[in-house]
Amino acid sequence: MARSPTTSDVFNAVAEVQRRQILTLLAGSELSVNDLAERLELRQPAVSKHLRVLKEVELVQVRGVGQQRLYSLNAAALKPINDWASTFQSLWTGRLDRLEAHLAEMSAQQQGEDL
Amino acid sequence: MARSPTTSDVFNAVAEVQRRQILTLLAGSELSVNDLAERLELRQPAVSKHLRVLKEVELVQVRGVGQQRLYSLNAAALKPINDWASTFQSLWTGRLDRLEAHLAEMSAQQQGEDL
DNA sequence: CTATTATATTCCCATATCGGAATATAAATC
DNA sequence: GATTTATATTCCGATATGGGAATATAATAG
Repeated sequence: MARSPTTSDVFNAVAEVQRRQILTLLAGSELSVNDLAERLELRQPAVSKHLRVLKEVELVQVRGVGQQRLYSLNAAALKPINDWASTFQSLWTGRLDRLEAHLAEMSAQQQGEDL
Repeated sequence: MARSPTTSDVFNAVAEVQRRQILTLLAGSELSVNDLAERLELRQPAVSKHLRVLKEVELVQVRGVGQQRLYSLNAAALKPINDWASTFQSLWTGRLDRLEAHLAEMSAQQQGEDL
């Protein structure tokens, strides 16, 4: 099996730096492909391709305004990432919750064991 | 330029489903490669490779216990993802904060413009 | 030293990428 | 309709993947 397509889910879509950058830019305002290309210092086709990926996973939407196509962010599509990462939040903040036990065990084990 | 290596950053490392799964499993307790292979229904070498990636981006740590190597989660390495995703949080929750203005502009524009 | 067990590495292949160049399509303007 | 402007698509190449099979390495037990 090969690497999962970038369009397979939001995690894959967002793995690419430029695409994350695009989302950040779109958080400020809706922009056209050329707007984005200029700010990212990429050629227009490259940006079009990134936008295609982002659109397929519903991270962006387009609306046509005359000759232009204005892309805007659909931040809600990022929720799965936030949700997933939040799952682990207690593990790096002070609150250890259910992990407390596990960590306690580990350090106890380490002391009891050899080293 | 080709796709970024999975080891280039946490976002790329976490793009792969099996690797996310591994992190989830390790959140429960430290596990050996074979433990993981069994639960993921993957062959041991496949899991070893995933762990290598996760280790390179510091998402996991190993400690040798005799013949075994026990992998554990380093949740702190996920913080960048959480931080990044959180940036957009206001856009999908009720609180619009600084984006309020932007959205207001947009809808105003849409009404004022043609459609 | 020779199993045996646990893990890592190498080799392979099908697949997909990202970007640039060139080209096609779309929409507005003359 | 021809031209200009904005965008999308196609073709290409270098690169990397993820998994299996086979093999190498590590560590413990006999």
